[in-house]
Amino acid sequence: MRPKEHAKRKASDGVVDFRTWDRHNMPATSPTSAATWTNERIELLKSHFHAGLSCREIAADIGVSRNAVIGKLSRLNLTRGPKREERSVDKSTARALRTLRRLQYEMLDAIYDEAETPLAHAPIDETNRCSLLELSENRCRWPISTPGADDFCFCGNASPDGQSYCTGHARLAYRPNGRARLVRG
DNA sequence: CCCTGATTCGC
DNA sequence: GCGAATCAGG
Repeated sequence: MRPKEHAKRKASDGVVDFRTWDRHNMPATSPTSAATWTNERIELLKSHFHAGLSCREIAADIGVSRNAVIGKLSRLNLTRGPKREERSVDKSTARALRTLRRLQYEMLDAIYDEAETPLAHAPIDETNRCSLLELSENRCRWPISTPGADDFCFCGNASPDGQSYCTGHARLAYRPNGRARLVRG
């Protein structure tokens, strides 16, 4: 992905390519207060990045342009290079993994939106984790980590009445989408 | 055409 | 350091 090394022109040079100007560079927020990278925004950026959100999604949530996100990630030496567990799988599987991670993240994010002390309301015991083969009717099937990862396992806590999840994870699982959807522009 | 992330370089 | 312009590619 190496851009050619010639013909770099800026709008200030009087040369603007109106063919591509630019649906990807939606203006950020109010131009009033110089929207710079505060610590909070950087933390949001990192969080969303590690959650597998796309740069556009991150940008929409933070309120900056997509290029701003990409530029900042680049400066932070954060990249979306092939992850170890995704390197050798086919594309559709890799895509499914990304989707799963994003969904898990959105569930947690929804919890954070509603509860000030999320973990206190949904105590999750980590001591009963088990493998796929160890699952049973009364064991929580909430996936831990990423499928295919070395440490992938299931919650394994007691789940009442043979339900799929323990009480804590049921709260995560059966929550309607509480996150504002992105608006395409 | 839509989109994605990556890079360059004027500011 | 920031990010618009532009790239390569799905």
